[in-house]
Amino acid sequence: MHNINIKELAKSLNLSTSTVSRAFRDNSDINKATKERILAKAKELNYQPNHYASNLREQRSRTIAVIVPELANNFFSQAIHGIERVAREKGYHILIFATEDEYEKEVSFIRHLHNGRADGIIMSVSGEANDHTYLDELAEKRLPLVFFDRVYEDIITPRVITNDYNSSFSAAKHLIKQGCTRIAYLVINKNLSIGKTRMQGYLDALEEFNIPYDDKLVIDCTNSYRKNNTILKNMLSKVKPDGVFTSVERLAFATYYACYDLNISIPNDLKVIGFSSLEIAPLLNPSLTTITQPATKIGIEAALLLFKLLEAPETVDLNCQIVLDSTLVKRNSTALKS
Amino acid sequence: MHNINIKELAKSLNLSTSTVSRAFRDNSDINKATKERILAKAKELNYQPNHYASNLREQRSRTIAVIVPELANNFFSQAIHGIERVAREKGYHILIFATEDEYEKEVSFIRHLHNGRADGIIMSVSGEANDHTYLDELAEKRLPLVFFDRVYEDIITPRVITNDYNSSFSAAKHLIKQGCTRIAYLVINKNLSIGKTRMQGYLDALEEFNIPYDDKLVIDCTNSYRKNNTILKNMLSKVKPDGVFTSVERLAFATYYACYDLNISIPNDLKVIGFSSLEIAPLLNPSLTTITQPATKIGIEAALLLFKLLEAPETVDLNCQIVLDSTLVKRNSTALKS
DNA sequence: TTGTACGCGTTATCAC
DNA sequence: GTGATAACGCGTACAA
Repeated sequence: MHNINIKELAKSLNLSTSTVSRAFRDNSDINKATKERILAKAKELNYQPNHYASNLREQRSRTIAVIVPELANNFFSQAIHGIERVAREKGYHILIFATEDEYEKEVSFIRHLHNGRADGIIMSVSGEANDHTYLDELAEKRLPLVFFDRVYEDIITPRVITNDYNSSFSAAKHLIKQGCTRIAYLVINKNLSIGKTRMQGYLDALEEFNIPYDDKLVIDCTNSYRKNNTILKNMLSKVKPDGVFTSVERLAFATYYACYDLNISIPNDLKVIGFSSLEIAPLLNPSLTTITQPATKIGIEAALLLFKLLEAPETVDLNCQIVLDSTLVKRNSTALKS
Repeated sequence: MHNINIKELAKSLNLSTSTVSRAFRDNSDINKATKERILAKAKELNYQPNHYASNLREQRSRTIAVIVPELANNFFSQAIHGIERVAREKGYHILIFATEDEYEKEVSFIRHLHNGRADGIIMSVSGEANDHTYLDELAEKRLPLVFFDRVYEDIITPRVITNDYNSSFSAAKHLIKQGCTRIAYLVINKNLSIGKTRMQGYLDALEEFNIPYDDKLVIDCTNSYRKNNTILKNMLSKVKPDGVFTSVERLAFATYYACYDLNISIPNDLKVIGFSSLEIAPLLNPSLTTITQPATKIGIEAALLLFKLLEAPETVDLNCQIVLDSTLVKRNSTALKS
């Protein structure tokens, strides 16, 4: 593909390349008439300044990298949507990376981004990471980074999160109020900060209502549908909980499937509540009580924060965190009678 | 952010930049020992060749642009997932653009991409486009383009689609076999090729079973949840269909909501079938009978096709189309008795 | 207001 | 096998 470049455009106008270049920047002194003449011709010839040359020259890419654990997930696709909107308004592009919850990929993406490909990173961390020091390289090189939702506690950088502790306290409390006393807590990775925080809310709610904690009710699940199905069926038949609180959307679905298989009636035999960004939660059988995070808003806030970091780093406290509220929507999966 | 460049790396090794550069390409003559020495040092200093300089020099970006109507949509996020996987294996990045079904954005994205930002485009077209000639500019400039799922019939370029005609014929047939005689067909944009093809399957199925066509049963919906709700409630109460066939996932959901509001029982009063990539269709109330497109596979195939176009354009027939099969999964929303 | 000349970081070509 | 150098397309300091 041969695209017209600034030289050819200049030649066709009998101008120098610098004059043409100036027509595309706002700050430069240039005769209004010539500028218009240039822009007109540019449009005619469909000239677009080469991004790579500009980036090289200006030492920035006007691109932000978005790293998420997975794409086929309501929360992340909504968040990306929010990020994309802000980025587009700012004239930035977004580059998408999916770690598929693999730590190695996360590290490799981050390292790779040292090549100037992006001006900043918005990331929700993978579930399996243990050693986060590789991120400190970022700090040294000062490539702006904003976390959202899933964060590493030990890395100091701005973050946008929801009040997971409060939300899960409310969720557990709601189950208790609906009469549950044996509430299972389903988590995918206990060590991930988000798993820990959400679990603490659950624990504290139990304590507040004097419900004894039983560690057999805390179930560590996986990312595999098949394994989860086995784990859950096993748990449901042996531990016999009367409520299930899932820290991740996927586990609520898994619970439904397991209950279907075992002929356990929700909410009569078992009440279910879960973190979820599913827009059609009301259409489930039974409709699912959810703690819904403002996913799009989270994306928007994360992007705004990153741009602040890019445009005026001195105004941003690296310790800052934006905390948004999730919403507890009560539906039939936790109703008293179906 | 200051990243180390090839010059500094060369200097720290007492080598020339050309030698260092050679260490990173496979084809060049270079002493094995020096190569290793260079790579070791590069790793130590965390050197990454600057993408923009390489791109400028090599006149390609190793990036593909993905343009979709929307991101918060199961079909598209799964497809993007597939594209991302292939791209990553090839060492490419993907740039995401969401048109939000606005024709202007689509045009602007495409024009923008003339600046060398991407080596190729994978696109599912927006719903509102009328004039596609702007795409011919692409043809002239030979920026490789692959369509998937939603295509423009009048633009000649490779495409990956599903057999929409057959699928919707089967879907309509299934409804008929289940006893429906007044089947509504819900579409978002009748003029879009995908809307037309799917509708033809519906029409032909009606004809085959001698069911008269009633144009009051073909409902043009919108992208707005609120408007659709009004349109559908109105339709359901006035036209009183006994079956609904939705050409788009979202309209199946809208139908469910409308039925809930009007106390219409699915499937007793009304049977529903729809195109949908929802993984939890079995969990809906009632579980939704779907025509499910192999979304991830479509993405993978589209990406493979684009890479073929990039790597060996002469081997690709621009008229080629890959047709994948969708699956009709019968569930309770079309059952005889609930 | 416009033009000239240089450099951004890389790689390919040509010497040695 | 390695080094010097030009060029990719653009933006800006400086000169005119």
